[in-house]
Amino acid sequence: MRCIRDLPAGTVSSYGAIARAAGWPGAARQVVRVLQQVPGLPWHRVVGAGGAIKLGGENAAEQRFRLRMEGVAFRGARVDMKRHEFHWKQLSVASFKLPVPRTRSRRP
DNA sequence: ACTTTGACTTCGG
DNA sequence: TCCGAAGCCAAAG
Repeated sequence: MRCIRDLPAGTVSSYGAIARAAGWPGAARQVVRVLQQVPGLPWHRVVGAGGAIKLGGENAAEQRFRLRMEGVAFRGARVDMKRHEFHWKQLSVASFKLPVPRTRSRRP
């Protein structure tokens, strides 16, 4: 869950990827539970494999909104992973000063 | 103890 | 690309 906490703004990661990064391969669902139990985590930066929003109704809209606020671009209904997926390999150093994409766009 | 249920993944058609 | 099935893990019923 430290992994989730350190997810930089403007990036996203998938449940499964986080699980692997944390050393629990295949425990995507447990990541979900952590997100629900532990308040204060950047839950909106966690998406399904391939960048799909996995929440329902209002919450999905909320997540999209928050991500867009951080400059995350969408390709159709899912996040543009090519650009915003977080690469856990480089976690060790000052990686959380990652370039926050300035692709931001305003919409009514 | 057994079955159901998710904010999931991956693979094959 | 878009489903459906099969895997998977832990908590709830």
